[in-house]
Amino acid sequence: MTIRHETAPMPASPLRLAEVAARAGVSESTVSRVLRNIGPIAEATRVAVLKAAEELGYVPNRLAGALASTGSALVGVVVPSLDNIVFAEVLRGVTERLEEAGLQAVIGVTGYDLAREERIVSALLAWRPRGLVIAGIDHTPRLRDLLAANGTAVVEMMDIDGAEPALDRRVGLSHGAAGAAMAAHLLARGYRRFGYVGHDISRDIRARKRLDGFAAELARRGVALVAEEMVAGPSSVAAGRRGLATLLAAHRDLDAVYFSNDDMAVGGYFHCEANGLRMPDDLAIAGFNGLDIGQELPRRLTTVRSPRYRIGQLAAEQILTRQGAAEAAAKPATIDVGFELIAGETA
Amino acid sequence: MTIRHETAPMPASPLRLAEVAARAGVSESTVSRVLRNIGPIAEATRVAVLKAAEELGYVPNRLAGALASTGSALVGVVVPSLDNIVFAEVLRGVTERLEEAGLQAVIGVTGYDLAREERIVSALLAWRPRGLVIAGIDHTPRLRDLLAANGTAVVEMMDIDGAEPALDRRVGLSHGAAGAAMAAHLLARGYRRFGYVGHDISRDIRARKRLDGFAAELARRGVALVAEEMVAGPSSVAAGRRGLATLLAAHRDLDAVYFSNDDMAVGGYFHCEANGLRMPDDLAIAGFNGLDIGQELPRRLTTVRSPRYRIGQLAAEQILTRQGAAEAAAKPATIDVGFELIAGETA
DNA sequence: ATAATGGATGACAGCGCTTGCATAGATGCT
DNA sequence: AGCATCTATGCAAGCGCTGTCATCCATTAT
Repeated sequence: MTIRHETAPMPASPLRLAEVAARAGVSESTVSRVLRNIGPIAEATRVAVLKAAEELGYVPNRLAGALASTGSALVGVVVPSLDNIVFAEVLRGVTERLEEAGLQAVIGVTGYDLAREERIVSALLAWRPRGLVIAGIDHTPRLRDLLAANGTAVVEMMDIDGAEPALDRRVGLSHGAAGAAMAAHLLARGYRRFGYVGHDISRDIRARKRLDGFAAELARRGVALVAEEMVAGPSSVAAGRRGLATLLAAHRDLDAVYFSNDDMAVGGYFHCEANGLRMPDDLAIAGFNGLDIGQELPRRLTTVRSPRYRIGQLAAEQILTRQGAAEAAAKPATIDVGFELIAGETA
Repeated sequence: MTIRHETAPMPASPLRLAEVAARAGVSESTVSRVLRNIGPIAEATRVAVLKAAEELGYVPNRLAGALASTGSALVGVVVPSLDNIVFAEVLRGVTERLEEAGLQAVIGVTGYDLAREERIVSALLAWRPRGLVIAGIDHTPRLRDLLAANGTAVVEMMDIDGAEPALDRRVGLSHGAAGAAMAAHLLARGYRRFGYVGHDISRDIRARKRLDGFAAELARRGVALVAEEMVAGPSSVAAGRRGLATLLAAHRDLDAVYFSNDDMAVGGYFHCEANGLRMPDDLAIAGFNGLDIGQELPRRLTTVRSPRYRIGQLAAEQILTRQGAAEAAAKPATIDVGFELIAGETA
């Protein structure tokens, strides 16, 4: 039996513009203007209003504000996963840039499921967001229609390879080209018997694009991709380790293995280390993403760095700078941030 | 000069309840009820309304809905960082659980800055969220006041050690106890000359609590913490590696080193590996978090696993189940999810 | 038959803010 | 002094929903 009176729960914030206005002795509109810094305001009034708001601990109701002004300072961000540091970094780029502009991110995680993406985007749209940032460029037709009919600013990020036209704007890199670049690098180093270890590629479309680019480049140079090992489930160090073990059990003669990403490649690295395989002499290892962990291994991982944080920032920026549809049509729709091949010590 | 007519930008979603109502031949209230599944509705009406909404591609305006009904289906989530997989996992737990319940997360990243936390929470409150989930239990006095006066459901997560009373509910573990547990484990293994390598501990309060718990347990057993090396900046594999190198340069006689977390510890691991130090014989290494990467190293890292995903889920759940303030006062305010010491092969 | 019951729906007043328009002093200009 | 200009502020009409209350048929009970 605790007696609560001083700390009694207040009737959930009965604090409105009107209260502040009353206390400052001005009208609601004036308070509204002061708080949003618009229109000419006498200095004395401004001070009085700010003081009243401060003393009352007034927090404006943005729901009402957004409804009244159409435009919600909310930006929907849709990523496929948060198991992996990759999207967390993208998210960081997005939120930081948005915060500078006073906007906030509402997030949705699809689990690489396009049907779920559709539902999530729809739910996000219900907040009438200023814009939408979505990882990936592959969507269900229904989602495309929804977005097209809706007119919301949308930025597709991470990826720029695709036959489908951009929904609106894109910020990313060509995963096909990244795969091809790695193939070219490995070929230049003299490797000829290639293997691949990946995770569930039917869901991770960008990983597939890298593999396709990789294989295509090999083919172009008349070299075959000898073997592929796909591990079920999401990418992880453990999966990469197991995958390489399986792959090598069936194909002892490989001289280089490309992994779907760095997590997987680090797993491969550990497998080699644990089994006395020297890299790159006994086996070359390459990944994708350029994660820190790969670069801190005793032997730096050969990989391709994707500018994730920057992609997030740029994506947010696209939302911020997007004005009318007219201007949108004028600007280039796609920003290719490129990538950087890191020639490490494992390949 | 592009002529756009077919694809002309629509007047941003002029689609309201009224349009759907008109098309279905019923009133707005009926549409509202059908869409929210409340009240008795004739089956024929339901079908007609759903059909009209579907055909029109109607997406309800939740801003308006929330404003009218007070209760916004938005939950603010505040984390200190997204550099690290740890909070990404927490976030995943939160968003997944919220999504099941039809709620959405608006996120804020503080960068371990309490002043910024205050601003972010204030901005989040402006959306009149159903609840707030905040990592950490240390806040500015002003933030405490704001939240207390506001009556919003809030869950502090990750940490449960602290003199300050809980804002509302807590879900986490005792970092002090985790540090102490590791000290006990290492002492039991016979180590006696301890070192510590940490990152910017003035900001990462939980890392400090672990260190304090660790040092206290050593002291209780009459053992000293010989040396501490603090690396500036956030935790990272690189920082851990550098930190250990520095520490050992000054103190060659240590037999065990405790790291502020697993990222740092993995860096230490690589340092040992690169310098021919055998673990645990030449040097024992221990971390905190129980990250996958640590468990996939050739020698499994000795660490303490924190149930991050579960913390996120539970935190979301607290928001979902929280009813009135009365009931809130009745339930236990703190959930201790505990932790698990993983006796790996490095200590 | 007629009243009572309940299922199905519509009307309408807000929710808390923004914003165009009106108003009222205070200045400036001729 | 008289009128145009500003600057500073208030008024009031919504923004697109929700929720209460009233209404209107069908049924069923009497």
